[in-house]
Amino acid sequence: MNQKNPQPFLVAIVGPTASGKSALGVWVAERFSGEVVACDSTQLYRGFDVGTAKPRVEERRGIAHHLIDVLDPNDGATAGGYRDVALAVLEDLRQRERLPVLTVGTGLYLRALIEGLAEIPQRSEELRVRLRASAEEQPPGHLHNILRRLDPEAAAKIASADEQKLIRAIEVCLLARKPISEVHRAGRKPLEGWRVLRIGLMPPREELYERIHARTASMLGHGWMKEVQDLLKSGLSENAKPFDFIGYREVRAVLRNELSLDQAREAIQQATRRYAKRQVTWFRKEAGVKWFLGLGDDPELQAGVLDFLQTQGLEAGRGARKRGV
RNA sequence: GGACGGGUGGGUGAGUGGCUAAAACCAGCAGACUGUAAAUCUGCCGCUCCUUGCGGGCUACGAAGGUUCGAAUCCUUCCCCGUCCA
Repeated sequence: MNQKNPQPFLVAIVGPTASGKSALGVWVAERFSGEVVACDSTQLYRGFDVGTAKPRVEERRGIAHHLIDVLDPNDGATAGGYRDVALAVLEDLRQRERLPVLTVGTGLYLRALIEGLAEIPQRSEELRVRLRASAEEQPPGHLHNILRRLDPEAAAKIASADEQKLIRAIEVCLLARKPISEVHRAGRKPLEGWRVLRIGLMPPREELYERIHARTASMLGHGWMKEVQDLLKSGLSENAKPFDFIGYREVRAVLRNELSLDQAREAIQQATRRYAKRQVTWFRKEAGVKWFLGLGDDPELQAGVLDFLQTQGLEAGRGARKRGV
């Protein structure tokens, strides 16, 4: 990259679920010769459409969408795996001079992509099984004790009740044969070759919650139940990872008559609200985000986004093509 | 009209003389998180004051009185709600 050939832009839209990221993503892509790249751990899976709020064909308005429906429900998504496929997509868009517009629901995945991950061992199921088993036999705090021995620094940062994180930390220490804190200190490999513009959607809490409630009701009324029914009928294991996503458990309970539709709806709305709050917490500390305090489908907000992108140097109608001018 | 049961903090709901500003859960708020992340985990949560201390003051368990060193907890009356009997 030199002055005559500046780095292409990449737009990342972050925000809580139901804040209108998909709508804004398509809108931006339409104006800057872009393509949408989903950054969402759930939309990766094929077959789980309604409950994960994948943009429907008519909502995509002819804009290409990437990293949706790329995993089999029996596969397991990981931050590192996402990074790998996303890098390939970005390279493709660079070649074709299209503006990547990331719609980001999963903050960890965005960070993995932009800031990179440490050179770190992948998960080992065998090791995890063993650790989990020993944790059950031993008194509480056992895993924490193990980690404290392997890496006191990491142990100090993880609550002793947080089994999931403790297991990962221990796993890394054992496989890497050195403390995970040391592995982390060795650094990440950040994304290079792109000018990243971050746009954040932060609707007033009340408005967001209303959206969540309405969307949940609408999903339940528009095929979510049938989707789950069909997935189960297709022979997919009930243990497939995507069935753990918000709402799928409740929908299955309704199908088994263990829960009324009303109860399910309320439970799903509640879980979604909590999820949105966690996303907000994560995104709030994301650096370099230009925040917009509303919903992504609001024309006034969209005009503000357009204005912002243009002042950053993006040219309407040309997008990534700007380079090489 | 009579017989029971019940009225607790934003909600559900424990608590039946001091360890109770009151369990637990929900809601709410805030936060952590480098390979399960729609996951996992943590803190706060009546009001208020400051010298921020396992500190002080005030208010609080339907209402009003009373018993007691001390009451959400016991007594009296009243007001509500539910169920049953008339």
